[in-house]
Amino acid sequence: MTKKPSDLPEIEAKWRAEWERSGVYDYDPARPRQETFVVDTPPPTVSGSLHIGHVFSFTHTDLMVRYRRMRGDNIFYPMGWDDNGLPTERRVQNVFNVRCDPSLPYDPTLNPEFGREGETVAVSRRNFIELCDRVVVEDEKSFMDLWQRLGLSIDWRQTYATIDERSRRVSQLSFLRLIEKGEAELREAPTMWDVDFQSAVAQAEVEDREREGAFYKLRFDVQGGDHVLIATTRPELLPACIAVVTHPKDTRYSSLIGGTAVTPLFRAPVPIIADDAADPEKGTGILMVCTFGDAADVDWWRRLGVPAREVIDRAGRIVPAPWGDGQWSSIDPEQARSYHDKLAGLSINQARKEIVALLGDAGALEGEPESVRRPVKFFEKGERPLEFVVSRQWFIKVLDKKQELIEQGRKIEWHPDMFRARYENWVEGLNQDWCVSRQRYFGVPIPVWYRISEDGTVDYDALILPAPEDLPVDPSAEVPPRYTEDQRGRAGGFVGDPDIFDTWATSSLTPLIPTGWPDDIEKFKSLYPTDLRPQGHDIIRTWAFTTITRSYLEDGSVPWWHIALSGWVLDPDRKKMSKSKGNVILPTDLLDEFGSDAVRYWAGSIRLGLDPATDWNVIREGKRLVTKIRNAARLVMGFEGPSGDPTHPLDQDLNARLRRLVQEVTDRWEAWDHAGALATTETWFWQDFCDNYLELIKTRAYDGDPSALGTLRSSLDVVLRLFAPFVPFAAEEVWSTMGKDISIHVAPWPRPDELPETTDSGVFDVVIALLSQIRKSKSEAKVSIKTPVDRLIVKGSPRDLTLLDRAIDDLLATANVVEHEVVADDAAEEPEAYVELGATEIRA
RNA sequence: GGGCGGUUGGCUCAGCGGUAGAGCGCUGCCUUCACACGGCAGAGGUCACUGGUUCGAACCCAGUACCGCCCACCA
Repeated sequence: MTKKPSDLPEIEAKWRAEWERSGVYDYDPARPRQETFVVDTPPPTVSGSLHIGHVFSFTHTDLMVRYRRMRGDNIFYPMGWDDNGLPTERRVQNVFNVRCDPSLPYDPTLNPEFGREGETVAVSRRNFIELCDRVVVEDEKSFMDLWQRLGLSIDWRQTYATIDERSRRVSQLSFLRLIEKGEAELREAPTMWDVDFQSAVAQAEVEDREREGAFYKLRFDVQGGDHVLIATTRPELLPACIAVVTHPKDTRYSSLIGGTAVTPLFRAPVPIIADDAADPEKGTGILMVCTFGDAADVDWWRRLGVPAREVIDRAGRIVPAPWGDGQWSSIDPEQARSYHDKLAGLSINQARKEIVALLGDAGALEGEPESVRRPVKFFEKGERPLEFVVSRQWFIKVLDKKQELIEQGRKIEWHPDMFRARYENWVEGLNQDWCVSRQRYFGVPIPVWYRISEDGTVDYDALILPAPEDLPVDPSAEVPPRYTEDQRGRAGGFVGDPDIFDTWATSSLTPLIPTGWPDDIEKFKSLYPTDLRPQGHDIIRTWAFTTITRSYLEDGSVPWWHIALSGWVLDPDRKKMSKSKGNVILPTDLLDEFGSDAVRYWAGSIRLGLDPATDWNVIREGKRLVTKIRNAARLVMGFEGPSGDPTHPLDQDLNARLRRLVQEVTDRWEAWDHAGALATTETWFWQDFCDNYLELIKTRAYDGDPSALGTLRSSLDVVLRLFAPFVPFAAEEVWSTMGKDISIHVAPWPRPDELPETTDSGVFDVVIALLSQIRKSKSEAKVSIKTPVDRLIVKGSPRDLTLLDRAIDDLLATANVVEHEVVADDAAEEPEAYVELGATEIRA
């Protein structure tokens, strides 16, 4: 057996191929549910970059899976790819330099090259989706390579993609059932909207970012009175102002309540209303309600029951407004129109500057703007602040079942448990139903058509739904039952919903997709609810939440019994890694440099839920451990002679310590503490086994003592299995030299009672205490450890000396003692060694 | 503003009721016959702070201060 680091790639490749060939990771559908361990594997976003965080969290999953497999479980460990959604669209746009224009016709000859230069080309939706399919194949391959190099014990026969036919079918079918139950609804309402992507976004995809802004104090006239100053950071929304709100107990403004204010420039009369939600501390304590600046505006607008004055379009520009007409009432429509004309067509930022100038000129701006930093809502993948735009979107109702969803969460074991609180926190804080429709192209289409009335208007209440057996469907390309294509878009005909689902609307069904729902109910029943959802804690509010929700809505079930949360990997300086900072560590580089086992060791040394800093030292430590295991095994396997039961006290003690270790490590695993399992095993192996035991019994081992040989071999056998989940390549490599006919990864997990029943007599401790003192003497004398001890005098209690007597030969041989004497001392607490080295006498 | 974590030797972390541990780093020694990707030994900590419970607290309780994460309508 060789152990040069340069051999690692070959060794890894050899075992990968062998595992694949022999099918050690295959799921066996014939075995019953109670023997099966089902993983709801996270489907990585394939168009995202390979990240060290992936390696980290997927290793955590694999550790538990390998432990369970060795415990005898039938493992269902599938792999999914999340390929629909924005990341893929973005990548296609960049890679092929194209953009999607749904109005264009399909071009079957279009075949752009990777990395195409030149002008951006507009392509049809169908062409665009074809390109998405192309990049996704490439991306999946690089992930698969990474997983295989890492040694993940996935059953590669169980794979799916969130855009594949089965996923589309499951996603659409589940959604249709929600419509049937009244849990999914089409609503026309103000929704958070990204003006760049031009799509609705869900609450879970929104994040706050601190932005510079300024308070402007606007002077509103009060009818039959003076005027009032209203502070706002968004003066460009002034034309959309529909009311003014103050706190009912704010004495500064109480006399105004019930009255009417008039907006500057546009001269729109708006009611002055009172509401507890108004904060007297903020701004001037009185604010304007606009359609729509934020979620509070939406509430007030609903309560007022007046038509909205929408001034921002879907691309984030100011729209023209018919002042003096309908809801655009103004005391001076002419003036309103002339001001508004100056804003129409401008972007939000331009409009803000312009209106500030206009207000200033009109003398309606009080004082200097006061700069403030405040949180602004952004789409997590977006670059401009979100707006509220009225649009028609599909929602899944969640607000009416917060309590039930919290209850569902309590049926699940969270590892570590503290993340349950984060989940509950999120559910309690929900303030919108889940918007699942997106105005994008690459994703699962919403499987709905709408009837077009005889007058040519779309009747959104008249849904036309596909038959379940026809799923998946693309309503833009396919015709609903009993209609023909020439009725598309015609009066009396139909129109397909042009939108797709939010990526989480499909990802939330990952427990259902690979388990056969609903087509293979036998398979489904044997795999669902699943056992384990592994994921990062950063996506509790999205993936964990939406999955719990969908399972609950589908049949009241929980999707899994356990959820294991892995942390977020930081760079060596505890900073978040990001491409822009240039501190991203590529997992493939890591594997090249240190090997899979060492990288897995690093991941395995970190407990669930912790955000680790990348620590090169720990990875190196893993590499050293691998070397140590190989070398120790080489020594043990090199001894010749038959194995026997442990009859020697040292062997018995070592064996007893190993039995204890097995129990403790197993307990750690059962407590979801892989890091504890690793640390405990490593300490025993390195200290008890290598540094102490192996050195003490070498002489007997070379002499072929069956007690020593038996103990060495069974210890190696057991400890290798304890290490196997962490360092599967090295463990298998060594195991294969031991004449085993099965892979270590399907070998039984060690049990204390598979080892001879011995107890720790204390001989080991006494001998090690003395050996340590002798070593110290030699170290202080600055001589080699093999320097002979001319004379050794041991003082100790009669009890310790009795223990020592049973193993003194091993001690004398190991320490290279020429002559010794044992002196009983009733007062001695610890045994003491007096060492003579040549002419020098040293008391240890 | 609400919630959840953390604060232990230079660094990364373990310990979670009996008066401090590991790895790395540092210092000295050992070319040792499995392993120098090794071994032996050493220096280094009032376990954030303040009270309390206890015979006894890094560990339990209360509070404080920092740090981090999550959430919150952000005029």
